Amino acid sequence: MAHKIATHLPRGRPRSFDPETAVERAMGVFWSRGYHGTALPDLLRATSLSRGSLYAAFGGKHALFLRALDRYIADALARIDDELGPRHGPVEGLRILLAGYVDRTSGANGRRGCLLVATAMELAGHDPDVEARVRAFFNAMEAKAAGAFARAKASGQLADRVEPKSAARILICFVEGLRVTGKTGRTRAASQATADALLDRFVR
Amino acid sequence: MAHKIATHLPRGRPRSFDPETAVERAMGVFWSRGYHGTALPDLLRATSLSRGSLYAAFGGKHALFLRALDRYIADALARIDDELGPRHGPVEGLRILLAGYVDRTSGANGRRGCLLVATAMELAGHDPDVEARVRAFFNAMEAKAAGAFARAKASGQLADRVEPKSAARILICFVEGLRVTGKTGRTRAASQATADALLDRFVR
DNA sequence: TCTTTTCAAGACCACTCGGTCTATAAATAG
DNA sequence: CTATTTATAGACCGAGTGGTCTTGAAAAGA
Repeated sequence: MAHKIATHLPRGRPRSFDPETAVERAMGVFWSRGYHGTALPDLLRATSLSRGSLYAAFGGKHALFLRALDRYIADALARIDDELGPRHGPVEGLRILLAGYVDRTSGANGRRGCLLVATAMELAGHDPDVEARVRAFFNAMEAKAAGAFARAKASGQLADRVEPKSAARILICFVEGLRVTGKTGRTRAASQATADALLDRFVR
Repeated sequence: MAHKIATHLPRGRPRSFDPETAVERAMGVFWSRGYHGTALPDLLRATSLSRGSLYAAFGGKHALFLRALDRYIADALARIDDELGPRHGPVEGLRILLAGYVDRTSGANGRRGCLLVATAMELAGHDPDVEARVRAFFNAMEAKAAGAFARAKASGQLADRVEPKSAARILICFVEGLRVTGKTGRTRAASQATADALLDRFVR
Protein backbone atom coordinates (compact mmCIF):
# COMPACT_ATOMS: atom_id res chain seq x y z
CA MET A 1 0.00 0.00 0.00
CA ALA A 2 1.64 3.23 -1.08
CA HIS A 3 -1.09 5.39 0.41
CA LYS A 4 -0.39 8.40 2.57
CA ILE A 5 0.06 7.40 6.22
CA ALA A 6 -1.62 10.43 7.74
CA THR A 7 -4.70 11.44 5.82
CA HIS A 8 -7.15 13.94 7.27
CA LEU A 9 -4.59 16.70 7.81
CA PRO A 10 -6.38 19.81 9.03
CA ARG A 11 -7.61 21.92 6.16
CA GLY A 12 -9.48 25.15 6.54
CA ARG A 13 -9.12 27.49 9.47
CA PRO A 14 -10.88 30.68 8.32
CA ARG A 15 -9.68 33.87 9.87
CA SER A 16 -10.94 37.34 9.32
CA PHE A 17 -8.83 38.75 6.52
CA ASP A 18 -8.34 42.42 5.82
CA PRO A 19 -7.64 43.15 2.15
CA GLU A 20 -5.87 46.41 2.94
CA THR A 21 -3.44 44.63 5.22
CA ALA A 22 -2.79 42.06 2.51
CA VAL A 23 -2.12 44.82 -0.01
CA GLU A 24 0.28 46.48 2.40
CA ARG A 25 2.24 43.28 2.95
CA ALA A 26 2.30 42.48 -0.74
CA MET A 27 3.58 46.01 -1.32
CA GLY A 28 6.52 45.26 0.95
CA VAL A 29 7.46 42.20 -1.08
CA PHE A 30 7.21 43.93 -4.45
CA TRP A 31 9.17 46.82 -2.97
CA SER A 32 12.05 44.59 -1.95
CA ARG A 33 12.15 42.21 -4.90
CA GLY A 34 10.54 43.93 -7.87
CA TYR A 35 7.66 42.62 -9.95
CA HIS A 36 9.42 39.89 -11.91
CA GLY A 37 11.54 39.00 -8.91
CA THR A 38 8.47 38.28 -6.79
CA ALA A 39 6.96 34.82 -7.07
CA LEU A 40 3.47 33.86 -6.00
CA PRO A 41 4.69 31.84 -2.99
CA ASP A 42 6.49 34.98 -1.74
CA LEU A 43 3.19 36.81 -1.76
CA LEU A 44 1.32 33.94 -0.11
CA ARG A 45 3.89 33.82 2.67
CA ALA A 46 3.83 37.57 3.21
CA THR A 47 0.05 37.88 3.21
CA SER A 48 -0.70 34.57 4.97
CA LEU A 49 -3.25 33.97 2.24
CA SER A 50 -3.89 30.82 0.30
CA ARG A 51 -3.73 30.85 -3.47
CA GLY A 52 -7.49 30.59 -3.66
CA SER A 53 -8.08 33.52 -1.36
CA LEU A 54 -5.57 35.70 -3.14
CA TYR A 55 -7.14 35.02 -6.53
CA ALA A 56 -10.66 35.50 -5.22
CA ALA A 57 -9.79 38.79 -3.57
CA PHE A 58 -7.45 40.37 -6.11
CA GLY A 59 -7.62 38.41 -9.33
CA GLY A 60 -3.95 37.63 -9.74
CA LYS A 61 -0.39 38.80 -9.34
CA HIS A 62 -0.61 41.74 -11.72
CA ALA A 63 -3.83 43.12 -10.27
CA LEU A 64 -2.45 42.82 -6.76
CA PHE A 65 0.67 44.62 -7.90
CA LEU A 66 -1.35 47.53 -9.21
CA ARG A 67 -3.22 47.73 -5.90
CA ALA A 68 0.11 47.80 -4.07
CA LEU A 69 1.48 50.46 -6.40
CA ASP A 70 -1.62 52.60 -5.92
CA ARG A 71 -1.21 52.36 -2.19
CA TYR A 72 2.48 53.30 -2.38
CA ILE A 73 1.65 56.33 -4.50
CA ALA A 74 -1.18 57.42 -2.24
CA ASP A 75 1.09 57.19 0.79
CA ALA A 76 3.80 59.21 -0.94
CA LEU A 77 1.44 61.95 -2.06
CA ALA A 78 -0.14 62.17 1.38
CA ARG A 79 3.29 62.59 2.91
CA ILE A 80 4.18 65.33 0.45
CA ASP A 81 0.90 67.10 1.21
CA ASP A 82 1.79 67.01 4.88
CA GLU A 83 5.34 68.25 4.37
CA LEU A 84 4.40 71.04 1.99
CA GLY A 85 1.10 71.86 3.70
CA PRO A 86 0.14 74.85 5.82
CA ARG A 87 1.84 73.49 8.92
CA HIS A 88 5.15 74.88 7.68
CA GLY A 89 6.35 77.76 5.55
CA PRO A 90 7.12 76.80 1.96
CA VAL A 91 10.91 76.81 2.28
CA GLU A 92 10.80 74.93 5.56
CA GLY A 93 8.45 72.43 3.93
CA LEU A 94 10.83 71.87 1.04
CA ARG A 95 13.65 71.40 3.51
CA ILE A 96 11.62 68.81 5.41
CA LEU A 97 10.72 67.04 2.19
CA LEU A 98 14.36 66.85 1.20
CA ALA A 99 15.36 65.63 4.65
CA GLY A 100 12.83 62.85 4.29
CA TYR A 101 14.31 61.78 0.97
CA VAL A 102 17.81 61.92 2.47
CA ASP A 103 16.64 59.64 5.24
CA ARG A 104 15.02 57.20 2.85
CA THR A 105 18.01 57.07 0.50
CA SER A 106 20.81 56.58 3.03
CA GLY A 107 22.33 53.35 4.28
CA ALA A 108 19.99 50.40 4.58
CA ASN A 109 16.94 52.52 3.71
CA GLY A 110 18.65 53.52 0.49
CA ARG A 111 19.47 49.93 -0.38
CA ARG A 112 15.84 49.02 -0.05
CA GLY A 113 15.07 51.50 -2.77
CA CYS A 114 11.76 52.87 -3.95
CA LEU A 115 8.88 50.86 -5.34
CA LEU A 116 7.88 53.64 -7.68
CA VAL A 117 11.30 54.20 -9.23
CA ALA A 118 11.98 50.47 -9.51
CA THR A 119 8.58 50.00 -11.13
CA ALA A 120 9.12 52.88 -13.50
CA MET A 121 12.38 51.36 -14.70
CA GLU A 122 11.15 47.78 -14.79
CA LEU A 123 7.65 48.07 -16.22
CA ALA A 124 6.69 51.58 -17.33
CA GLY A 125 7.98 51.05 -20.85
CA HIS A 126 5.91 47.93 -21.45
CA ASP A 127 2.87 48.21 -19.18
CA PRO A 128 0.41 51.04 -19.92
CA ASP A 129 -1.35 50.64 -16.56
CA VAL A 130 1.93 51.18 -14.78
CA GLU A 131 3.06 54.00 -17.01
CA ALA A 132 -0.16 55.93 -16.40
CA ARG A 133 0.30 55.64 -12.65
CA VAL A 134 3.94 56.68 -12.73
CA ARG A 135 3.18 59.67 -14.92
CA ALA A 136 0.29 60.71 -12.70
CA PHE A 137 2.54 60.55 -9.66
CA PHE A 138 5.23 62.74 -11.17
CA ASN A 139 2.67 65.24 -12.40
CA ALA A 140 1.02 65.44 -9.00
CA MET A 141 4.33 65.78 -7.21
CA GLU A 142 5.44 68.46 -9.63
CA ALA A 143 2.28 70.45 -9.02
CA LYS A 144 2.73 70.27 -5.26
CA ALA A 145 6.40 71.26 -5.37
CA ALA A 146 5.73 74.05 -7.83
CA GLY A 147 3.07 75.36 -5.47
CA ALA A 148 5.55 75.47 -2.61
CA PHE A 149 8.14 77.25 -4.75
CA ALA A 150 5.51 79.72 -5.92
CA ARG A 151 4.53 80.52 -2.34
CA ALA A 152 8.19 80.93 -1.44
CA LYS A 153 8.69 83.27 -4.34
CA ALA A 154 5.64 85.31 -3.43
CA SER A 155 7.08 85.90 0.00
CA GLY A 156 10.44 86.85 -1.44
CA GLN A 157 12.34 83.85 -0.22
CA LEU A 158 13.69 82.66 -3.55
CA ALA A 159 16.88 83.70 -5.31
CA ASP A 160 16.61 85.89 -8.38
CA ARG A 161 15.30 84.44 -11.62
CA VAL A 162 14.08 81.20 -10.04
CA GLU A 163 11.00 79.96 -11.81
CA PRO A 164 8.74 77.77 -9.61
CA LYS A 165 7.88 75.23 -12.29
CA SER A 166 11.48 74.69 -13.38
CA ALA A 167 12.60 74.51 -9.78
CA ALA A 168 9.97 71.87 -9.07
CA ARG A 169 11.12 69.75 -12.00
CA ILE A 170 14.73 70.05 -10.90
CA LEU A 171 13.76 69.03 -7.38
CA ILE A 172 11.92 65.95 -8.59
CA CYS A 173 14.79 64.82 -10.79
CA PHE A 174 17.15 65.38 -7.90
CA VAL A 175 15.24 63.31 -5.36
CA GLU A 176 14.55 60.49 -7.80
CA GLY A 177 18.24 60.52 -8.66
CA LEU A 178 18.96 60.26 -4.94
CA ARG A 179 16.90 57.09 -4.91
CA VAL A 180 19.08 55.65 -7.66
CA THR A 181 22.45 56.55 -6.17
CA GLY A 182 21.14 55.55 -2.74
CA LYS A 183 20.95 51.96 -3.96
CA THR A 184 24.68 51.71 -3.34
CA GLY A 185 24.31 52.78 0.28
CA ARG A 186 25.51 56.36 0.46
CA THR A 187 26.02 57.92 3.87
CA ARG A 188 23.40 60.19 5.32
CA ALA A 189 25.91 62.99 5.84
CA ALA A 190 26.91 63.10 2.18
CA SER A 191 23.32 63.01 0.93
CA GLN A 192 22.21 65.69 3.36
CA ALA A 193 25.07 67.97 2.39
CA THR A 194 24.19 67.53 -1.28
CA ALA A 195 20.53 68.28 -0.64
CA ASP A 196 21.46 71.38 1.36
CA ALA A 197 23.72 72.54 -1.43
CA LEU A 198 20.90 72.18 -3.93
CA LEU A 199 18.32 74.06 -1.92
CA ASP A 200 20.82 76.83 -1.22
CA ARG A 201 21.00 77.52 -4.94
CA PHE A 202 17.30 78.36 -4.89
CA VAL A 203 16.54 80.11 -1.63
CA ARG A 204 17.66 83.60 -0.81
CA MET B 1 6.31 3.07 -36.58
CA ALA B 2 6.00 6.38 -34.80
CA HIS B 3 9.39 7.59 -35.98
CA LYS B 4 9.98 11.08 -37.30
CA ILE B 5 9.31 11.25 -41.00
CA ALA B 6 12.18 13.59 -41.82
CA THR B 7 15.26 12.61 -39.88
CA HIS B 8 18.62 14.08 -40.78
CA LEU B 9 17.54 17.69 -40.52
CA PRO B 10 20.59 19.88 -40.98
CA ARG B 11 22.41 20.46 -37.69
CA GLY B 12 25.62 22.38 -37.43
CA ARG B 13 26.54 25.27 -39.63
CA PRO B 14 29.50 26.87 -37.83
CA ARG B 15 30.01 30.53 -38.48
CA SER B 16 32.70 32.77 -37.18
CA PHE B 17 31.28 34.34 -34.06
CA ASP B 18 32.51 37.52 -32.42
CA PRO B 19 32.02 37.56 -28.64
CA GLU B 20 31.99 41.34 -28.45
CA THR B 21 29.17 41.53 -30.95
CA ALA B 22 27.25 38.96 -28.94
CA VAL B 23 27.78 40.97 -25.74
CA GLU B 24 26.57 44.10 -27.49
CA ARG B 25 23.42 42.41 -28.72
CA ALA B 26 22.75 40.83 -25.35
CA MET B 27 23.21 44.29 -23.81
CA GLY B 28 20.42 45.57 -25.99
CA VAL B 29 18.04 42.89 -24.76
CA PHE B 30 18.84 43.39 -21.08
CA TRP B 31 18.53 47.12 -21.65
CA SER B 32 15.02 46.81 -23.02
CA ARG B 33 13.66 44.09 -20.77
CA GLY B 34 15.71 44.02 -17.57
CA TYR B 35 17.52 41.06 -16.08
CA HIS B 36 14.59 39.04 -14.76
CA GLY B 37 12.49 40.06 -17.73
CA THR B 38 14.98 38.59 -20.17
CA ALA B 39 14.71 34.86 -20.88
CA LEU B 40 17.41 32.73 -22.40
CA PRO B 41 15.56 32.34 -25.71
CA ASP B 42 15.50 36.15 -26.01
CA LEU B 43 19.29 36.17 -25.75
CA LEU B 44 19.69 33.29 -28.20
CA ARG B 45 17.53 35.08 -30.73
CA ALA B 46 19.37 38.37 -30.33
CA THR B 47 22.85 36.87 -30.51
CA SER B 48 22.08 34.15 -33.08
CA LEU B 49 23.88 31.77 -30.76
CA SER B 50 22.88 28.31 -29.71
CA ARG B 51 22.55 27.45 -26.08
CA GLY B 52 25.73 25.45 -26.19
CA SER B 53 27.75 28.25 -27.73
CA LEU B 54 26.42 30.82 -25.29
CA TYR B 55 27.30 28.67 -22.30
CA ALA B 56 30.71 27.76 -23.68
CA ALA B 57 31.56 31.39 -24.40
CA PHE B 58 30.09 33.17 -21.37
CA GLY B 59 29.16 30.61 -18.75
CA GLY B 60 25.52 31.54 -18.33
CA LYS B 61 22.92 34.26 -18.18
CA HIS B 62 24.33 36.05 -15.15
CA ALA B 63 27.91 36.12 -16.41
CA LEU B 64 26.77 37.40 -19.79
CA PHE B 65 24.75 40.07 -18.03
CA LEU B 66 27.82 41.28 -16.15
CA ARG B 67 29.75 41.44 -19.41
CA ALA B 68 26.95 43.50 -20.93
CA LEU B 69 26.82 45.80 -17.91
CA ASP B 70 30.57 46.32 -18.04
CA ARG B 71 30.32 47.25 -21.65
CA TYR B 72 27.48 49.70 -21.00
CA ILE B 73 29.48 51.36 -18.22
CA ALA B 74 32.64 51.56 -20.30
CA ASP B 75 30.70 53.20 -23.13
CA ALA B 76 29.11 55.71 -20.76
CA LEU B 77 32.41 56.69 -19.13
CA ALA B 78 34.12 57.03 -22.49
CA ARG B 79 31.37 59.36 -23.63
CA ILE B 80 31.69 61.47 -20.50
CA ASP B 81 35.45 61.66 -20.98
CA ASP B 82 34.86 62.94 -24.46
CA GLU B 83 32.26 65.49 -23.43
CA LEU B 84 34.21 66.83 -20.47
CA GLY B 85 37.62 66.45 -22.11
CA PRO B 86 39.97 69.11 -23.44
CA ARG B 87 38.03 69.52 -26.66
CA HIS B 88 35.65 71.88 -24.88
CA GLY B 89 35.79 74.34 -22.03
CA PRO B 90 34.43 72.96 -18.75
CA VAL B 91 31.10 74.78 -18.80
CA GLU B 92 30.56 73.99 -22.46
CA GLY B 93 31.39 70.36 -21.71
CA LEU B 94 28.83 70.23 -18.91
CA ARG B 95 26.27 71.76 -21.23
CA ILE B 96 27.03 69.14 -23.87
CA LEU B 97 26.79 66.37 -21.29
CA LEU B 98 23.41 67.63 -20.14
CA ALA B 99 22.20 67.94 -23.72
CA GLY B 100 23.13 64.32 -24.27
CA TYR B 101 21.12 63.24 -21.26
CA VAL B 102 18.18 65.34 -22.43
CA ASP B 103 18.36 63.58 -25.78
CA ARG B 104 18.53 60.14 -24.20
CA THR B 105 15.65 60.80 -21.79
CA SER B 106 13.11 62.31 -24.18
CA GLY B 107 10.37 60.59 -26.11
CA ALA B 108 11.09 57.08 -27.32
CA ASN B 109 14.71 57.26 -26.13
CA GLY B 110 13.47 58.07 -22.66
CA ARG B 111 11.04 55.18 -22.70
CA ARG B 112 13.84 52.80 -23.48
CA GLY B 113 15.49 53.86 -20.28
CA CYS B 114 18.97 53.20 -18.98
CA LEU B 115 20.50 49.82 -18.35
CA LEU B 116 22.53 51.12 -15.45
CA VAL B 117 19.65 52.75 -13.59
CA ALA B 118 17.33 49.82 -14.22
CA THR B 119 20.01 47.43 -13.01
CA ALA B 120 20.71 49.52 -9.94
CA MET B 121 17.05 49.43 -8.96
CA GLU B 122 16.48 45.78 -9.87
CA LEU B 123 19.63 44.08 -8.65
CA ALA B 124 22.03 46.34 -6.74
CA GLY B 125 20.43 45.56 -3.41
CA HIS B 126 20.77 41.79 -3.78
CA ASP B 127 23.75 41.22 -6.07
CA PRO B 128 27.19 42.29 -4.81
CA ASP B 129 28.78 42.01 -8.26
CA VAL B 130 26.23 44.43 -9.61
CA GLU B 131 26.39 46.78 -6.67
CA ALA B 132 30.16 47.11 -6.98
CA ARG B 133 29.87 48.04 -10.63
CA VAL B 134 27.10 50.57 -10.04
CA ARG B 135 29.01 52.20 -7.21
CA ALA B 136 32.19 52.34 -9.28
CA PHE B 137 30.31 54.02 -12.09
CA PHE B 138 28.83 56.73 -9.89
CA ASN B 139 32.18 57.36 -8.22
CA ALA B 140 33.94 57.65 -11.56
CA MET B 141 31.27 59.92 -12.99
CA GLU B 142 31.35 62.10 -9.89
CA ALA B 143 35.12 62.50 -10.16
CA LYS B 144 34.87 63.53 -13.80
CA ALA B 145 32.07 65.99 -13.18
CA ALA B 146 33.80 67.44 -10.13
CA GLY B 147 36.90 67.95 -12.24
CA ALA B 148 34.93 69.91 -14.80
CA PHE B 149 33.29 72.05 -12.11
CA ALA B 150 36.70 72.65 -10.51
CA ARG B 151 38.16 73.83 -13.81
CA ALA B 152 35.15 76.05 -14.33
CA LYS B 153 35.60 77.52 -10.89
CA ALA B 154 39.32 78.10 -11.43
CA SER B 155 38.52 80.15 -14.50
CA GLY B 156 35.89 82.15 -12.64
CA GLN B 157 32.89 80.77 -14.48
CA LEU B 158 30.93 79.50 -11.48
CA ALA B 159 28.49 81.39 -9.31
CA ASP B 160 29.52 82.34 -5.80
CA ARG B 161 29.83 79.65 -3.14
CA VAL B 162 29.51 76.75 -5.59
CA GLU B 163 31.56 73.83 -4.42
CA PRO B 164 32.69 71.50 -7.26
CA LYS B 165 32.14 68.26 -5.40
CA SER B 166 28.61 69.16 -4.24
CA ALA B 167 27.77 70.46 -7.67
CA ALA B 168 28.95 67.20 -9.23
CA ARG B 169 26.78 65.16 -6.90
CA ILE B 170 23.77 67.34 -7.64
CA LEU B 171 24.39 66.96 -11.34
CA ILE B 172 24.54 63.19 -11.10
CA CYS B 173 21.33 62.96 -9.11
CA PHE B 174 19.68 65.27 -11.58
CA VAL B 175 20.60 63.30 -14.70
CA GLU B 176 19.75 59.96 -13.12
CA GLY B 177 16.43 61.45 -12.05
CA LEU B 178 15.93 62.52 -15.65
CA ARG B 179 16.29 58.87 -16.64
CA VAL B 180 13.51 57.96 -14.22
CA THR B 181 11.04 60.65 -15.21
CA GLY B 182 11.99 60.08 -18.86
CA LYS B 183 10.41 56.63 -18.60
CA THR B 184 7.02 58.28 -19.04
CA GLY B 185 8.10 59.94 -22.28
CA ARG B 186 8.68 63.60 -21.46
CA THR B 187 9.15 66.05 -24.30
CA ARG B 188 12.62 67.16 -25.26
CA ALA B 189 11.72 70.83 -24.87
CA ALA B 190 10.63 70.43 -21.26
CA SER B 191 13.69 68.40 -20.30
CA GLN B 192 16.07 70.78 -22.03
CA ALA B 193 14.52 73.79 -20.31
CA THR B 194 14.84 72.06 -16.94
CA ALA B 195 18.48 71.19 -17.59
CA ASP B 196 19.21 74.77 -18.65
CA ALA B 197 17.56 76.07 -15.51
CA LEU B 198 19.72 73.80 -13.38
CA LEU B 199 23.00 74.75 -14.99
CA ASP B 200 22.11 78.43 -14.79
CA ARG B 201 22.02 78.13 -11.00
CA PHE B 202 25.70 77.15 -11.05
CA VAL B 203 27.38 79.17 -13.81
CA ARG B 204 28.03 82.84 -13.61
C1' DT C 1 -29.55 22.87 16.21
C1' DC C 2 -28.45 22.99 11.00
C1' DT C 3 -27.19 25.42 6.91
C1' DT C 4 -24.33 28.62 4.55
C1' DT C 5 -20.29 31.12 4.10
C1' DT C 6 -15.43 31.81 4.32
C1' DC C 7 -11.20 30.49 4.34
C1' DA C 8 -6.80 27.17 4.19
C1' DA C 9 -4.38 23.31 2.26
C1' DG C 10 -2.50 21.65 -1.48
C1' DA C 11 -3.08 18.69 -5.65
C1' DC C 12 -2.89 19.69 -10.19
C1' DC C 13 -2.38 22.04 -14.78
C1' DA C 14 0.32 23.51 -18.85
C1' DC C 15 4.08 26.07 -19.47
C1' DT C 16 8.59 28.26 -18.86
C1' DC C 17 12.89 28.73 -16.51
C1' DG C 18 18.19 28.29 -16.68
C1' DG C 19 21.27 24.83 -17.67
C1' DT C 20 23.36 20.28 -19.64
C1' DC C 21 24.29 17.18 -23.13
C1' DT C 22 24.18 14.50 -27.47
C1' DA C 23 24.20 14.10 -32.33
C1' DT C 24 25.48 16.24 -36.45
C1' DA C 25 27.52 18.99 -39.91
C1' DA C 26 30.43 22.62 -41.80
C1' DA C 27 34.99 24.57 -41.62
C1' DT C 28 39.71 23.94 -41.07
C1' DA C 29 44.35 21.97 -40.15
C1' DG C 30 47.51 18.28 -41.27
C1' DC D 1 42.48 12.90 -48.47
C1' DT D 2 41.58 12.42 -43.06
C1' DA D 3 41.30 14.24 -38.35
C1' DT D 4 40.19 17.86 -35.53
C1' DT D 5 37.80 21.80 -34.29
C1' DT D 6 33.83 24.67 -33.95
C1' DA D 7 29.48 25.49 -34.19
C1' DT D 8 24.25 24.33 -34.51
C1' DA D 9 19.82 22.10 -33.41
C1' DG D 10 17.27 20.58 -30.13
C1' DA D 11 16.12 16.82 -26.80
C1' DC D 12 16.22 16.64 -22.12
C1' DC D 13 16.46 17.79 -17.04
C1' DG D 14 14.59 19.23 -12.48
C1' DA D 15 12.75 23.08 -10.59
C1' DG D 16 9.73 26.70 -10.62
C1' DT D 17 5.96 29.70 -12.92
C1' DG D 18 1.12 31.80 -12.56
C1' DG D 19 -3.31 30.06 -12.30
C1' DT D 20 -7.41 26.70 -11.33
C1' DC D 21 -9.94 23.64 -8.66
C1' DT D 22 -11.38 20.24 -5.17
C1' DT D 23 -11.71 19.12 -0.46
C1' DG D 24 -12.59 19.93 4.23
C1' DA D 25 -12.84 22.48 8.44
C1' DA D 26 -13.90 26.48 11.27
C1' DA D 27 -16.95 30.49 11.72
C1' DA D 28 -21.33 32.81 11.29
C1' DG D 29 -26.25 33.15 10.64
C1' DA D 30 -30.76 30.93 11.01
